[in-house]
Amino acid sequence: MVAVDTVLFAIKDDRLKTYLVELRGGPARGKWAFPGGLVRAGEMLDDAARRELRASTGLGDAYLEQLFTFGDPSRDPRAHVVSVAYMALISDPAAVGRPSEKYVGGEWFEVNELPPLAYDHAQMAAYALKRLKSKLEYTNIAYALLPKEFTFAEFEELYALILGRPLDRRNFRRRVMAMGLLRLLPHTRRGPHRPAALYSFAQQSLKFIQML
Amino acid sequence: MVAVDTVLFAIKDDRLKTYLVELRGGPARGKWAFPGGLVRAGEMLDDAARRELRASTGLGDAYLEQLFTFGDPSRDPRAHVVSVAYMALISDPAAVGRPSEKYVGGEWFEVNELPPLAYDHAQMAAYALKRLKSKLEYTNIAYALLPKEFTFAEFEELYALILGRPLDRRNFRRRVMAMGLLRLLPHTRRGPHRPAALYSFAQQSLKFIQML
DNA sequence: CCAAAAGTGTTGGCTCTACACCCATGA
DNA sequence: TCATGGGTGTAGAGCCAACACTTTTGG
Repeated sequence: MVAVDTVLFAIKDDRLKTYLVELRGGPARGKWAFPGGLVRAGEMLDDAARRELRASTGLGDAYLEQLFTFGDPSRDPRAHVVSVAYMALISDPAAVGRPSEKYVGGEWFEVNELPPLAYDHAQMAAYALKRLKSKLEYTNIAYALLPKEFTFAEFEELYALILGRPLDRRNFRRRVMAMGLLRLLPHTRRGPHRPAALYSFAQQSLKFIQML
Repeated sequence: MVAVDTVLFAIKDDRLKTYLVELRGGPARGKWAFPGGLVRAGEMLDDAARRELRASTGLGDAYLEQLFTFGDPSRDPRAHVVSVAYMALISDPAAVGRPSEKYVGGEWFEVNELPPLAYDHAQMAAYALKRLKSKLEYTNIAYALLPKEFTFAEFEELYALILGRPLDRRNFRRRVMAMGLLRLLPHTRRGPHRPAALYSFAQQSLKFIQML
């Protein structure tokens, strides 16, 4: 049997968070896990991941990427289930609704403060986070975590947050701008301070670029 | 059903080659494919890959790494088989013996001159090659493709060969030496020219290091 | 002594990092 | 006018790429 499990990331309350569901039944009942389920006969893996993500969160689309396949026969005591792990990214965590009846509920957790996870999902979490960090450094993947318009400060904070270290504002801006990664929008965001220029990504699809 | 397929690489005749087997039966009968087969009930994925590699080549051990999982239901017209692709690396292609009766035979092919491949194995080949190239740049993975002792020229040629571009000898040597990646051995290799110093890898396990 | 491959340093350009103050607005 | 975050330039250090000749051996 083949299953898919999806590690969903989003920025929420200035933290990198991931979405977990509480299992209603099975051997890991009551534990938290990444949303997932069995692949149907004749179904593409990516389609299965999207279907399960929709069932668990209501999300119609998200950036989706296959991570790794976990096949330890003891990972689920009931049967030998091979699980293909995916990573998903969204820009708006508020778009996530209540999960289907299959689960007790769903909740966002800070990636460094996860509760005990079912099966081998702790390994998946670690793998997904590693992948996200490294892809930030050599692709424009950040587009999937930011809204259509954002300030440069928001863009930079995303990097600082996920990489876990501060960046030099001037150096970072110079580099990013030289790459032509962002497009300056004609309007600004106002607030009780100097208005911030708004940007959007020049490319809304994955591009390999040396960011750092 | 879950299968594993392994893309085996080695340096042979100063070329990067991969090992293919000719299928004896099935819908792709007579075509070439990477060695593989179904995962058994209760078997770990890595173990299945090693078992199938042994059956196809006689190899007892090799560097082995999971690549990607291919799940298109139409990839095998007989049934919906999900295949976990692996990459394997060995230093001595002569150690590969005749494959089991399951296959007509096996042969080494230059990676840029592969025959038409069964199923979606052409995709696997492309993916494996990409992974190998990029891992050469940020790990010491070359240790798995070189014998215990080698000259610096052989080490450098490996890089030039796989990356498809020449390297500056002096700059490359300076960088590699500064990293402490190699250990100088006390003996040399003699020939109709100045004797070459022999080296071995300081670490015989995968390390992440910025090579280029 | 010739062929063949091994081994070795320097310099200029470029890139990267470190660093602190002024600006525009709303209240 | 004050508080808040937004936005900008330079200089020194370190790194990287480009480049060609001498060495050691076997035949």
